[in-house]
Amino acid sequence: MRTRDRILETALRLFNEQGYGAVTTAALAAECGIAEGNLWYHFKTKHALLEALSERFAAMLEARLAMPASGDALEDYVQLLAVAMHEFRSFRFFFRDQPTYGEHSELVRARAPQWLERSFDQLEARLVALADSGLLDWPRERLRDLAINATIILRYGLEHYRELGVPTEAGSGTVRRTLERHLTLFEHRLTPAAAARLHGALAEIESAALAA
Amino acid sequence: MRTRDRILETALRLFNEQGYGAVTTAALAAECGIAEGNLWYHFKTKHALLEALSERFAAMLEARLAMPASGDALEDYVQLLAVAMHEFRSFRFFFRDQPTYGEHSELVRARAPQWLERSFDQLEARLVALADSGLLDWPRERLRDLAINATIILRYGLEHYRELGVPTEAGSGTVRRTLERHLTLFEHRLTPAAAARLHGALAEIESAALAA
DNA sequence: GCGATTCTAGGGTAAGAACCCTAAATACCG
DNA sequence: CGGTATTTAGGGTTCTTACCCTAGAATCGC
Repeated sequence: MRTRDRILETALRLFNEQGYGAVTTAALAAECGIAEGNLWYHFKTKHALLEALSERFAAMLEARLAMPASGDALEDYVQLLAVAMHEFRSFRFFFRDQPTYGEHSELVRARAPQWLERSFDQLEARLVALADSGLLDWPRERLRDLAINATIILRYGLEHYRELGVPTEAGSGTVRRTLERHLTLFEHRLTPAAAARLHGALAEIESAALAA
Repeated sequence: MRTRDRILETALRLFNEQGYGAVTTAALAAECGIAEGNLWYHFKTKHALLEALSERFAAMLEARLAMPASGDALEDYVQLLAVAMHEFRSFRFFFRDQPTYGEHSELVRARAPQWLERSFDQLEARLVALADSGLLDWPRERLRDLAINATIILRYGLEHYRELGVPTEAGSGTVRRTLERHLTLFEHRLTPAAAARLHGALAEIESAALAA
């Protein structure tokens, strides 16, 4: 792996764990196992790290929002869960720390609202597909609310479990717990086969998140 | 108002708005309209501010958890909403900024998990009362999940709306929005009169939060 | 009115943090 | 192999921040 990428991966991890402001450039360099001068070779300022991470985040998010539906409602839902959870987890400091940066990442700040609305749209469309396939019994006019509530739970699940004192590091099962938590919103309205499939998918999603 | 209290109220507001780490003691003093030396007269360190706020938070939270139910299921629910939302809003930086303090507020950290579990218990009991009164049609075995999901939405609603780019300062209607958001979880299973009462209570709750 | 408490103004310190600089060593790639 | 790119080590600067210190003024409360 190129050093520049290693720096970004490590910065992302530390920012998520400790918050942007609490991660010193000296600590980041040490965590990467490089001299601090090397960090400055690759990035002009600490903020440049943030900007680079913003671009990665934006690319990932846009890719997720552009994901086509295959037509298999259940598998499409599972795939969306996998991708969205990976993203929410991977870049959670962006939203949590927003008041902290001083100078905000303008890229993220400007687009967060529309990204979120499009996330609702996307999840709603997947839920509509489930309902239209007869896998989910839910009135059409309430699917939007379900999509929004599910998004909130998925988005904030990790924070929720941190608050609950449950370990949240990779491999701790928190992604799976978050997914299960969101399923409680509607699993009783799924067909038994669909519910079983979704539950079965949770371990796969967590494993995939670990491997990524 | 005594200066010490003014300092704490102002610190709380700024910490909520900007994050603990981003609020300098110089800015805090200026916002209070006092000389910085006066701040140090009242508080030995910045962290002492955090500890003092922790104690207030804990007292408020314990009082909320100890709230007796009057027996009127609907009014008890409304009252709990009012108190809990006020608390979630008033002390939101405590949870959001937890990775940022460096030295955590041990008081909050040690107790957050049990506070949260007891919050679930409390909300569940209120929902049970609604169901037992025939105001809410919801299977008993799923009321716990409803309580947890509602708590997450109430807890993180303000962050959610901030992410959505909706103004969140006092008076902006975000408390009301958050309350409405949580109602979408179960309002369709309330009796029409109960639903109307809860919706009607939202403006009251927001007004009360503003007056506080 | 007086002693105690609170507040001010203005100067200061130490530590930490982001980032700079430079020369030399090391690694990479065609 | 040689030129280029990357990395190191070690020294440094500037700015910011939390907090200190002091003497005197202002306020408070009995």
